[in-house]
Amino acid sequence: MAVPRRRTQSRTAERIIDVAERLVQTRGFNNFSYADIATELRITTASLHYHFPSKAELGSALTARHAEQFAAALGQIDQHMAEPRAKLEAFTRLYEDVLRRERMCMCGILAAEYETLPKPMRSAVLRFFEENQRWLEDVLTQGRADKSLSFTPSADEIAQRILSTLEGAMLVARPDADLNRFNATAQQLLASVTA
Amino acid sequence: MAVPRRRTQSRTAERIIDVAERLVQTRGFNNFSYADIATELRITTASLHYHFPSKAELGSALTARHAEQFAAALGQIDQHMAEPRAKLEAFTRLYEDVLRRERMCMCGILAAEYETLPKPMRSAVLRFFEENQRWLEDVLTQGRADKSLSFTPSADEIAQRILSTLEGAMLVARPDADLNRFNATAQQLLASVTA
DNA sequence: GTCTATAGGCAGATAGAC
DNA sequence: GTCTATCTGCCTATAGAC
Repeated sequence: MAVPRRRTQSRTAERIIDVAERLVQTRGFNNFSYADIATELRITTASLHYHFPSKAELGSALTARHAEQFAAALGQIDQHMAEPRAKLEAFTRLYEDVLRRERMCMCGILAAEYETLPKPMRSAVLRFFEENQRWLEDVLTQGRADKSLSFTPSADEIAQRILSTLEGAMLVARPDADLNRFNATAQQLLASVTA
Repeated sequence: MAVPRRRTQSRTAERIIDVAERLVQTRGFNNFSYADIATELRITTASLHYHFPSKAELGSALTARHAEQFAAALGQIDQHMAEPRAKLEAFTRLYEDVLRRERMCMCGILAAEYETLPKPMRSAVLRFFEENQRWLEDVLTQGRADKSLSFTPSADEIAQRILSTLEGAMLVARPDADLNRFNATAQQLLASVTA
């Protein structure tokens, strides 16, 4: 079934965000220009400014849409999977898919340039990590309760480690887009909490 | 005893690299300018160009010195510690110390902006990861041999995971310079390979 | 919504005096 | 080695016509 597209943004605005998103995830927020996007979409930078008056506003739109989509992806996992172990596997696959497209996690790359970001984008980065953390904690707690998962430190600490490992594995593996190395690490992660 | 300073670079050049290093580790290579360094050292950008004709060359000098110092730090560990477990602990402390100074691992942040870097800096980033990997592999292999460490996947895969986790933990923890969270993750790492 | 034209700033970099 | 002065290019952003 066709998913009705959200109409908050115009179609052009969406395409701008699409391109900006790819550029952020490959080069970082400060390392692409309105000209880069304009060229690719065959419009002018003046038109870009009509849709997003400033680059900071484009950045905010970017992180806002990303947060929405990521929350939806987590929702899909919760909806279609019952077992904690399967949920964790699906979670790592979300990250793997980013690397497969030769990108870095958007908030991971934004975390690297955190100091240089406009305030609203900083908040968005922190919220992303917190949301990951919360979701992982829930899954881990559920798995510990039904005895499908087993771990010694707190769910909170394990969640922090899982998130860190996935972010770091992407960061290190992306230069040569080494999916195998990434997956080997992700597998260890799952094994480390499986009962 | 006083360590005789390497005389490859002039004292001014060293100070330039000191400032540049801090700026790279906090803002990223593309997010500071010659003007930033010049202001801080109370010299002009023209003087900077005398020492480092281009920013790419400054970047290369930066990564070269960093590689030297990091290799020396690993050498110190090898020299002063015998037990693999103690070596791993000292290794994680190297990373912790970077975060304590509210910085990100230099090559971690450079990995984030990898696509935008001049070729020599790219190579330096890859070499840094490889050297970390090699050193960790040696320690792990040694620990497996003397039965002080225990792990199921290959030493190679464990080394990759350790490196990834530390890089990711720094990336995620730096926005609020949360040393405790970083250390909690590092402890899990050590526990996961301790016999 | 998209365009042309342009402002204003900052970037990396160079020439040449001292 | 450090300076003043300057160049060139790119960047974000705006005015105003269509």
